[in-house]
Amino acid sequence: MSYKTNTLLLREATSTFFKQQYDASIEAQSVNIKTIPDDIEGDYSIVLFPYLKRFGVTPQDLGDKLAEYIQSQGIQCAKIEVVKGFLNLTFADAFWRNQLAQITEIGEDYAKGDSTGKKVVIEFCSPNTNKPLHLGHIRNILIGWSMSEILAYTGNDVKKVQIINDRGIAICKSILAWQQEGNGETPDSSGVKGDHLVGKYYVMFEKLFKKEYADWQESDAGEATYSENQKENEKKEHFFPRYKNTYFNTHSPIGKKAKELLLAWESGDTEVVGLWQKMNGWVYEGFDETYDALGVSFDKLYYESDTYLLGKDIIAKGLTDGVFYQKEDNSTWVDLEHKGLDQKLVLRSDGTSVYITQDIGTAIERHKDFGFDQMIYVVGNEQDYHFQALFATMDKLEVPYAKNMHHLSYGMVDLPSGKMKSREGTVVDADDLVKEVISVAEDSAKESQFLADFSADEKSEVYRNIGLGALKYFILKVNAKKRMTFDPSQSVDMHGVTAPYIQNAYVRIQAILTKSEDVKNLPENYSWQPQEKKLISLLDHFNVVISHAAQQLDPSLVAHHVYDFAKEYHRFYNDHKILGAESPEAMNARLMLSRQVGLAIKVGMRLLGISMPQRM
RNA sequence: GGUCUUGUAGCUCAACUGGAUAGAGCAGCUGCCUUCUAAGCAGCAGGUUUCAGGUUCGAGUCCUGACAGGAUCACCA
Repeated sequence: MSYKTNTLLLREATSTFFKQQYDASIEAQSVNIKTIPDDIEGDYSIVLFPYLKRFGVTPQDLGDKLAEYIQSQGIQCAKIEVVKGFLNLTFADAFWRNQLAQITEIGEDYAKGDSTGKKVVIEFCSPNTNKPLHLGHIRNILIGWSMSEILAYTGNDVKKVQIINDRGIAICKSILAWQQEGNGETPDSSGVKGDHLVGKYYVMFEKLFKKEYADWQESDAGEATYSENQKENEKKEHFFPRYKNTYFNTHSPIGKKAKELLLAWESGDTEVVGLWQKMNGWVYEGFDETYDALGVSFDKLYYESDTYLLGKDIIAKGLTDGVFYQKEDNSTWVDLEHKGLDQKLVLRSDGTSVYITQDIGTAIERHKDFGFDQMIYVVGNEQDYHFQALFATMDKLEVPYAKNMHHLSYGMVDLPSGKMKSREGTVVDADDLVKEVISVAEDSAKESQFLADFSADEKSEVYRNIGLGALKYFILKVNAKKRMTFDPSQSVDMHGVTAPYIQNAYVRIQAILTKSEDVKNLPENYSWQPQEKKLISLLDHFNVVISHAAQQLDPSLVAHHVYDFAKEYHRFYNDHKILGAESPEAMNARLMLSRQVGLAIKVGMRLLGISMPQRM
C-alpha cells in the first residue's frame, strides 16, 4: 500500500533523524507517538523521555532539532513545540488535505492490507449435535467470523472450518429417548426445527434418568450402595450427587442402554448408524438455518465421527521415537513438565483415543488439507489448559507449524442472574435470541418515515440488519478474552454504543450523498475544522487498528474504532452544514470526507459481520 | 492446594500496550427538531482504577504480596 499513516510518517522521520544526528539505530516501530488530549494544543506528540538519558540532551534541545528535521522532510506543520518531554506538533491544513487526498484516491479499501501469501485456518463454533445452539455458540461464531474477515482483510488466505461433535454418548441419549418415547416424530411431522427436536429428546433422556436415579436411591440396592460407599458420616444429599456418574456407568438400566447404542454405533450396526444419520441430519438442517440467520458460513466441515480415530498412528510413531512413553498398564503418556505442564494421557490402557489424541490427528490432517501457516482455534477459555498441552505436544512431535497454532480463548457469557445452566433452564437459545432482536428492531423502525416507500421485503431486510447488528455489536464490542455479562434487555438497546447508532451515522451520510453532486476533488486551500481533522485522523488510523486486531486476534478493537467514526461524525454533522456549507470549498471538502467516512464505517462493520441499511 | 485468569463510575465496557486532568454508553436530571434522518447533539452528576508495597522522569497498565470472583488440574468431550 502506498498510503502512509500520520504516525508512520512521524516514526520514520524520527528514526532517520536519530540515525543522522547520533548514528543511533532506533526502530521506527519503537518510536512512541501519541495523540494529544483535547485540552492541550496539537495533533500528535512524540515522546522524548526515552532518549534524553541515552543521548545526554535536554528535551528542549532534542525537540528543537527533531522539529527542524521533521519539517525538512516535507511534513507540514502549523506549529511544533516542546512541552515538558513531549514534542507536540500541529499539522498544517495542507498536510491534512494531502493525507485525505491519498485516502480518497484509493477509496473503499484504503485500509486493506497487501497479500501476505499466508494461509490461515480458523476453527470456530464446533457444536455437539444433541442440543441446539445457544448464546455461548453465538459469541464463538461471531468472534470466529469476524476474526476471519479481519484476517482476510489484512491479506491472508483464510479458511473457516468447524469440527462437529456428532458422536459419543450424548447423541446416543437423544436417540434412545426418541426410540422409547418419540412415536416416530420428525421435524416435518411436528413442525419443530430439527436441532430443537433432537434437543427435546436429550432433555427427555435426562429427565428419565433423573427419575430412575431418584427411585433407585429409595430402593434397597440404593440404600446398600450408600451404606457401603459413603465417606465418614456423609449425608445422602452429599453422597448421591457425587455418585451420579458412577451410577450411570455401573447400575443404570437406561445408562446401560445408551452405552449399548454407542457400542453398536462403533461396531457399525446398520440400524443404529442409520438412525444416528437421520437424527444428525435433522440437527444439521437446524444448524444451517441458524447459520443462515446469523449470516455465517464455513469452507469445510470436519465430523468427529470421521476424525475420532485419527492420531493413533501418530502416537504409535511417537512412541517408537521416544516422544511418548507407556506405563505398566499400557496407557500412553506425554511428559510436558519441561513446559510447566503435567504429564498428559494420550492413549488409554485399552488403546482407545482421548480428546487430545484426535486433536493431534485432526491438526495434522488439516495441515495436509490446507498447508496452513497459521491455525486458530476459537474455543472457550475453559480449555486453555488443553490447548497448551496440545500445542506443547505438537511442538514435541516437532511439527514445524506448532508455533503457529493459536487458541483464541474467549470468556464465558454470563447472564445478569449468573451463569447459564441448562439444568435450570436459563440457557439463552440462539434462534430465540435472533428472532427477539429482529422483532425489537422492527418495533422501533416500523414508524420511520424514511421506510415508507420500501416494500415489505426491503423493510424486513432493514429490520434484520438493525436487529442482528445490535446483537452482534453488543457481543463483539467486548474484548473476546474477557468474561462478559449479557443482559438481554441491553442487547436489543438501539441507543448509545450500539450498531444502530453506527448504522445511523452511515445512513445520514448516504442521505447526503444521494442529494449531492458527485465530487471528485478536494479543494486546495481549505482550512479544516477541528472535527474534520479528527475524522481524517480516525480514517488515517484505521488500518493500524485493523492490523492490531489481526495480530492480537481481537475484533473488539475494530468495533471501538467504528464507534469512534460514528460518534465523531454525529458531532460533526450536528455542528456543520454540508450541503448548505458556507462555501463551495467547504461543501466539497465535507462531501469527500463524509463519503470516505461512510466507506470506512461500512468496511469496519463488515469486518464485524454487520450489514448496513441504506435508510432507517 | 497447584496452575491460569479477572478486578476501573450504581450497571455494561474503554483507555492507542508505560505518557499529560482515567474516557464512553446505560440508568438519573437539564436543554436543542419550520433548517442535510432526533436511533442524533450539548450539558449536569457520578472515580483514592480492590488493598499494601516496589520498579522510574512518569503506573489503571510492569513486579511482589494480600483480598475477592472465575476456569482448570478425568483412562469426559
